[in-house]
Amino acid sequence: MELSKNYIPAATEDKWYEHWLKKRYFNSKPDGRPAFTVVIPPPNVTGVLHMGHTLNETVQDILVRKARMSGYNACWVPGSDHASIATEAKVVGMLREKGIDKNQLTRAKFMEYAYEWKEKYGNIIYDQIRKLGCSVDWDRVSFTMDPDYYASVISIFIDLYGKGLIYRGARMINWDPQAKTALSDEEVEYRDEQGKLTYVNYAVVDASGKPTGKHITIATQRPETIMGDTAICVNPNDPRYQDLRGAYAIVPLVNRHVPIIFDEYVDPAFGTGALKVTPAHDINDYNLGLKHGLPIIDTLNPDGTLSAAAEVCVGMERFAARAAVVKALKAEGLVVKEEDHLTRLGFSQRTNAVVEPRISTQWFVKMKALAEPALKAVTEGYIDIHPGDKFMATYKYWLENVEDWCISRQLWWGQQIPAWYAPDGSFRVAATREEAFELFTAGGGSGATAGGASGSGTAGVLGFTAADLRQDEDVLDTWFSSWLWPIEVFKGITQPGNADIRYYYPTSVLVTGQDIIFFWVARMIMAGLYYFPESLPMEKRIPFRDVYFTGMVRDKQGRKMSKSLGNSPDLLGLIEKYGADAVRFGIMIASPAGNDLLFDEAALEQGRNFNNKLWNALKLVKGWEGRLAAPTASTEAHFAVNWLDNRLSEARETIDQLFREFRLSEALKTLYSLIWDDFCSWYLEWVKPAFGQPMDAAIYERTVGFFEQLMQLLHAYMPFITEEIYHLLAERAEGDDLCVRQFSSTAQPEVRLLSQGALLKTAITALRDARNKAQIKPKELVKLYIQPESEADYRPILAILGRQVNAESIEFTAQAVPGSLTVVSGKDKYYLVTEQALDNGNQKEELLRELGYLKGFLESVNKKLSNERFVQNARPEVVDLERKKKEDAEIKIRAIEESLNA
RNA sequence: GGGAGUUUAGCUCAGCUGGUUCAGAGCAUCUGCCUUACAAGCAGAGGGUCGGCGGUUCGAACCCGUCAACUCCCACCA
Repeated sequence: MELSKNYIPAATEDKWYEHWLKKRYFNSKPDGRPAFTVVIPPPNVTGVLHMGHTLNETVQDILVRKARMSGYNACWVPGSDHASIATEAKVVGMLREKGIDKNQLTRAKFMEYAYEWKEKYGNIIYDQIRKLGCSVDWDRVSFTMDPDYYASVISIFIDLYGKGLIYRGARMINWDPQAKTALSDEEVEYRDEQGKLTYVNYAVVDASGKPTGKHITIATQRPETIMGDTAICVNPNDPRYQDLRGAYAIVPLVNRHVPIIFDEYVDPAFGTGALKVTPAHDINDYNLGLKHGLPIIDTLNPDGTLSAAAEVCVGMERFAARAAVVKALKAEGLVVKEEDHLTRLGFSQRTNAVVEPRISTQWFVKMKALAEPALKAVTEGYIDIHPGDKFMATYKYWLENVEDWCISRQLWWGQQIPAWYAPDGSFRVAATREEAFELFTAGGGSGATAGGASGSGTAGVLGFTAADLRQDEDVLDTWFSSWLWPIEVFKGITQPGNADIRYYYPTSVLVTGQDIIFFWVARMIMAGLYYFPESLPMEKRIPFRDVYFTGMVRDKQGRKMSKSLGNSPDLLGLIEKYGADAVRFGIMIASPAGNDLLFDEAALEQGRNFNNKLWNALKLVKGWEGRLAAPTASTEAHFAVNWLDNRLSEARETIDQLFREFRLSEALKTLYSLIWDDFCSWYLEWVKPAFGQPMDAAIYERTVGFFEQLMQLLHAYMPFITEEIYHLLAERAEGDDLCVRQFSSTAQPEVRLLSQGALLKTAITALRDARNKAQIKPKELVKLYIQPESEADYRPILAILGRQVNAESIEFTAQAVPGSLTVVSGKDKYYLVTEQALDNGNQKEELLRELGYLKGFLESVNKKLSNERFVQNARPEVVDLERKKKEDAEIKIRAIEESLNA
């Protein structure tokens, strides 16, 4: 079979993925093997995979494939997240483009559009996951809005409510005026923005309302909220304002008289030391208002325009109103000055709108009781975080200081809150209208609030029927569904105790970005520990044993990947250009756990080159297949075989250790060098028959075996090319695929062979270097004389050495060879004799330089050894080592001096 | 304002409990090679006061202190 000049990924990738699917290698059912379970962090249903996902999915696939080849029943569950705000925003935008206003639609009609959208775009990510080669179980695709999943979310809500862990209440929350919904604290991102501080004069009046002729100046960043002011606050210790006790200020534009209050909260050094208090629109002011019993005047509508309560600029958008208010204030001569001011503003993570603090009635989860066990699970080591030291502190701090979680969202796309309101405003929490009505008629049920219906018996007594019940309009926060992910993808909530949940839970490792440690990771731990009873051991309740945090993917200048910068590459484009294996290689080779990854296409190029290297090694080996000869007992080849055999054992141990520590990038580097250097550059050259010579059949067999082993090791990282080469190396029986081939156990490497191999490599390198420097032509043959420390170590490697340095003869010698080129390497000396006269000038200089270095080194060793305190205090083996160093250095110095004198 | 992390070659990073000739790897660079597996390659080479200063120690990239720079997280200063 003719192999192409270079490896062509497109020709193999789809073929093998189809094959693996057909063989159902990725499908998992509970059996007698230990489970290795991974649930994918579900990407947003409307999105495309960006480089961050690519990194995460690749890491997961590597872990899953490695486990699958190591005796585990590997199960990787794919899926996607309905991502309520983000998706709803996109659907609303799509409708707007079609000229449809969401507010004109019924809820049911809107949901139809949303599902349509989900069907249309939801599969894009799945295609990308396939293209990347991810070995997910496609029979287990889950979606956070699947009917069962929906039901599980509702049932957890009802359960938490029943236990008093969910409550409804009016509080100051973060409001996204664009999406017109509440946000949790975690969904707000703070950024520094250049703003303006406007200094405004408020006239001061006395308690009876008479003008005092005085005024007080406040500094504000939000002049448009002035109409909501209900007090002015100063620090009680501020000498400037002592005369204002009991006085009132007049709010400009609306002429409201508000008290001047005193509170130490105010920093006298900031601005003028006087603060306008607007309890409806600032969290601090809200708290001040609570403390001082101030009225709350909400001057904003949910969409961010000014409400009727503002009296001026009513209906105007908040930022336009800001300008208008300043203008009006200036017209009245009340603006003292304006200055630039750097401030931190909160932005909605989903819509990027500036968040408004707003008082409203929302649903909350009490977090304290949930947080405690979740903290314990990590601090007591039931869950390991990698890299641990870095994230432990963050995790701990958040859980120790966690606030209640606002879970209601004023959206339609999501699980609708199962609370049912009677006409009088009282409510019951239940999965269905009928159940809710029953709770009403039963009179108690899951607890009610204000004016709860107290009737017992029939609808007639209640004065309303089930049909009169109105379900809460709001839906639940997306994370309130995804925190159940590791449980409900196995139907652990809707079919408790089923075979899957018992077998696959807890999952083995969670691979995700560090940015969602609070949103998701911590909450999944809470959910697992809440849902599974305390009677079970902790090990059975946690959602995963290990958490592996990947870093953020940035561009090579270190900037975040973003649409606006246009620096976020298209995954499918990259796969097309370099092949999926190269993409996987490129993204893994430079991504240490937890550190940010600077994405550079050069790394993918390196991956492509690596593919090509493998391909060419295959071509070389396949080239021997046609010219095999009966095995002969050639020591040179046997040494190479034995050496690589042991080298492989050694490397496998290293790689396994790195895997255990989740150091996947380093494991890949080890493999890369094992294949490129040890296998290709050294081993294949050592066993390669001379031009036109046949290949020893026994050695060929071993070589193919090594190649297979290497492909097996690499398969988790680069599944496609390794499977392809595995099948091209030899005819395989049906079902003999690398994808499911099990690793054999490793043998203990033989140290002597490894050190002889190392000796051979250094000798070859030293001699080639010498040839290079003496400008001996590559093809020119030389005579080689070796003056070794140990002849025995050289015997098995002589033939290979001779061939690799192009020597026509090799002899041992006890003394310098006159007229030769001298090479000193370690404690051994080599003499090269050529036909042509040699230019020894450079050589001599180099030896002198080496000699100088060695003498300096010897001196430092001697100094150490003559230091009594060193000899007394250092461990004996360290002292012995120094003595050995001294001896070695002396031998080498003698060797060089001899050859210089020769 | 609080906390965490980082700083080693031009770039990206290893360097585990202080002690092998310990200052490393890959990429990039330079030199020589189209040697019938591979120029997407082969054979070599150069390159670093381990952020600064001080300390502990017989001995420090590694431990301690301090300063500096960068990054991230958290926090209600208008």
